[in-house]
Amino acid sequence: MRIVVADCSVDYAGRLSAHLPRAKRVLMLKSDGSVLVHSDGGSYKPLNWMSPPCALTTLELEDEQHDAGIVEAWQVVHAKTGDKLIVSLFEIMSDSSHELGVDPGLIKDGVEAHLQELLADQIELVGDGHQLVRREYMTAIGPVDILARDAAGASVAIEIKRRGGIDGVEQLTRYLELMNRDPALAPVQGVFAAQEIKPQARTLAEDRGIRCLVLDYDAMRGMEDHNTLF
Amino acid sequence: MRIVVADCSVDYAGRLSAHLPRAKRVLMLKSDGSVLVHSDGGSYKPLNWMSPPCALTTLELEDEQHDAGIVEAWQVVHAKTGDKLIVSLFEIMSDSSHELGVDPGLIKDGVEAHLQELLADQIELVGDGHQLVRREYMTAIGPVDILARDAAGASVAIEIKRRGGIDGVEQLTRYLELMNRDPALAPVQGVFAAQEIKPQARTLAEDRGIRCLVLDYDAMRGMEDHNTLF
DNA sequence: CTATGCATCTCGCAG
DNA sequence: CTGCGAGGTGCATAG
Repeated sequence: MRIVVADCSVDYAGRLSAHLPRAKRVLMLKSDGSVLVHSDGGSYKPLNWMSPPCALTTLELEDEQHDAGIVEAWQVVHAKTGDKLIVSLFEIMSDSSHELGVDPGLIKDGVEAHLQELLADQIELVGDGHQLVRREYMTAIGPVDILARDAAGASVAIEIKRRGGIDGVEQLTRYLELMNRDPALAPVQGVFAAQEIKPQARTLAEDRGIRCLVLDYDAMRGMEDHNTLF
Repeated sequence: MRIVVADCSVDYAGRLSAHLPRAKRVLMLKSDGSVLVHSDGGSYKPLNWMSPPCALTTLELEDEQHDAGIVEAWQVVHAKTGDKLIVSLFEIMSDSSHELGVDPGLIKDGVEAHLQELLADQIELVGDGHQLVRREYMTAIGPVDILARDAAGASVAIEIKRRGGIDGVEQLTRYLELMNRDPALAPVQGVFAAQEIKPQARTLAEDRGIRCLVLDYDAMRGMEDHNTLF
């Protein structure tokens, strides 16, 4: 990763043509060849950029560029589309490089995890008198999202998905088969809970005696906010 | 603009929860309080970020944070939504600030303008023997994209859109009404040119005697490149 | 001001 | 690999 702070102008020619007049900006040059041109404001979107895969080359300066005060010029060309980004540098305020290594990447305690958390807190949404046994109930083939008990004390295994598809039903089915062999749990009722359940998945689930539950994420979140105020 | 290169971990809580494990990253702190967390790869989207309007505060370190090796911690809170970004810094490799000033901003020669330019250069695409009169032909209610003459010398008004919808047809219709009252121009034939014309728009246009022309942007651009080689 | 549509969108998943 | 939909989308324009 190389970071250059410089007085520069930028031209882009690709899907559209764009030009950035001369000004001080931050240029971020990533090791995959990509370039971001950032100003001191706006959101995360750069003023101009080139996405990978692309290659950066330093251009030979022509006399007139030299006369115009340009001290360095880069050409960044996209490997597939041929889109071109040309950065003309008039003055370099700072130029530094850092070895960052490969990033472990973002862990999204995404919506599914959050849904699980919310439903655990609002387990009565599954049915009156239901009580939480535990989240991530471990079985031999993996964790069931939520294990609960209904008003009569019978086991309820809940699989949570953001978008409920066939494969989610299959997954829950495997858990149910296994859990129903455990005398301490059986009989186990299955509940397939999701923000959105696809018709095919609903059909398959109901055919297997699994109950479908559509979750209203915003309402659940609102409820939570009301309870805890974050 | 402050740029920090540091070994850090990042947590976000807002519409979703997200966590970035400890690693070396580039932190861009803009003067409006916004923060971008970039790794050495990917596209222009940061791994994590906070958009303005927001405010950054340095947190008092608790003992256990200190014991964990954290040397500094920032909290960035969005002014409206309350979304929170927490950056825990374990080691700071580099920390520099630069005064950039206000950016003059991006000048886009957008696709519609480019299409207009290309079609003006390749006016024969409208029909054999057509000749350009002028681009941005001014009328009392605004400029017509292109005014041309057909092989017989009759006026042709061309409205150009990237995606042709109903409103584009309405716009051209207004121009045509006005221009057809001008004896020096009348009769004026209308041409609705776009990369893609929606069925409803096509129906409306043809019902009003306006000719539809689908433009192949890439082919026109290719033609241009072939002529000028950029 | 909010609502709507586009984007050099980016990103991830299903088919 | 390609097409489709969602996004902490961002962004400009119309109403």
